[in-house]
Amino acid sequence: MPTSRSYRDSCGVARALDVVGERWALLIVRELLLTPQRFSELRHALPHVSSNVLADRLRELENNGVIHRGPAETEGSTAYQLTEWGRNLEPIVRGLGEWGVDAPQPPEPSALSASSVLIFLEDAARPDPKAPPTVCRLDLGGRVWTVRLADGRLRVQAGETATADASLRADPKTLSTLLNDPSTLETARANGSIAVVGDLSAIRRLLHTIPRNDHPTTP
Amino acid sequence: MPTSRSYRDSCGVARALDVVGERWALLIVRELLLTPQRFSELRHALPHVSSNVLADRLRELENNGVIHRGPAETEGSTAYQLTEWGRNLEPIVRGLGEWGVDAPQPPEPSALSASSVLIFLEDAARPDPKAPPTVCRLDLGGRVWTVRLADGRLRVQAGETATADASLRADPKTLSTLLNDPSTLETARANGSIAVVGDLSAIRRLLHTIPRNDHPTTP
DNA sequence: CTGGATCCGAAACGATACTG
DNA sequence: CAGTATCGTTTCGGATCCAG
Repeated sequence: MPTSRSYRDSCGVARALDVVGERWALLIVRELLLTPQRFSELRHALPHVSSNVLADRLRELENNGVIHRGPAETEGSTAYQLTEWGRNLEPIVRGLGEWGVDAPQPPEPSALSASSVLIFLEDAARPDPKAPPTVCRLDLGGRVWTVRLADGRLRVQAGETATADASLRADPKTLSTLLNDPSTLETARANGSIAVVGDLSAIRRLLHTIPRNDHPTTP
Repeated sequence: MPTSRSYRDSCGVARALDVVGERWALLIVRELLLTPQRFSELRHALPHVSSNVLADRLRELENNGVIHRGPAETEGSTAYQLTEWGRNLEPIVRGLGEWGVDAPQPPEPSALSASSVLIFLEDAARPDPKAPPTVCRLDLGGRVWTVRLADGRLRVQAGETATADASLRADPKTLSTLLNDPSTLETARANGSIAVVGDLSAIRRLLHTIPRNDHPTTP
């Protein structure tokens, strides 16, 4: 049963939190920023949310016009996606993410979804504007993403692309480690925790878009 | 006793919500955006939070480095204020406020603090850049604020100012009504729900910085 | 008065098991 | 796959009480 409590405050901030202030709500929005996702994909991305709470949140967000159910790519099934109003949360969620990286690390074991790493990548990347345009195909935890590096901007899209300079298969945590310390690329490739196909230097350019700050960070 | 649960997610968004995601936390931050406030002022601004939860949140936010206790203006007492890190939440809270005004209105009775109206005013005002610079003194629910209108910007400061074109005393809800419908200014003045001293047209200019959109809104 | 602390019932959450 | 059902635990909300 969805939550019904309210802050009873006319202020816009309070009204926003009446809608997306309940536990897990903004993390669900984060997951849907890059692409629609199905119930089981959300469970996989947010392994610590229990299924009843996830169902409650999705119902609540749908009733409040933040998300809606639509047809999934694979026919016959449905996926949750942001409404136009829900999409307006994007700068807020990204802002929270940038603010939160300065918080103390959470205790292990700690989850990390593909969306989390990719959103961090988009926001933290500072590609050299003079570097050659690069397209990477990422196979991250069972889904395929396209990362485009051009004009001093890094952009992530869900799905395949026709032409990629290189392809990288990894899980989100490993990619996060690589972004923190690109020098581990060779070892990771050697021990099989990642797989690279194509132009290795393209992957290397991708990893080096994150400015180094000496002390490691996690998305 | 402060909350101890965590999302156990390394993502920046989740780490941010581990710190400011508990109930009432971001509304406390909202209250502290314009000026430090004391425990009793926060209780007055957030009448629906119970004192134990407020105390818990303040402790938690202090432990996490979002706020700290400092000497209040009136000596002998202390006030809560944002740390440098906490202040970085400002664009996020303002963004939430702008997003939230499109949400359905909460049920009455609904609170509205001075900070809420003033932050809404700052974010929603679109002053005519060619209008004459104007300084208004606002007496809003027991505290005095200075509103400066110049160069197409509206800025709010806590406290008195030496030279003001006009002075307005009102409570937050009344000011909100006036901002929604400036035509009620005369009636409000007549029935004593507000008091104006000085240049009435300055107040009128202030109220007209909010773009009309036909259907009423509340901060 | 200010700045909380204590107590208690109600609601939300977390974990696990189960079903169409 | 996409959720329900159940149940123990935590947090919240509301009222009251207390020390400085």
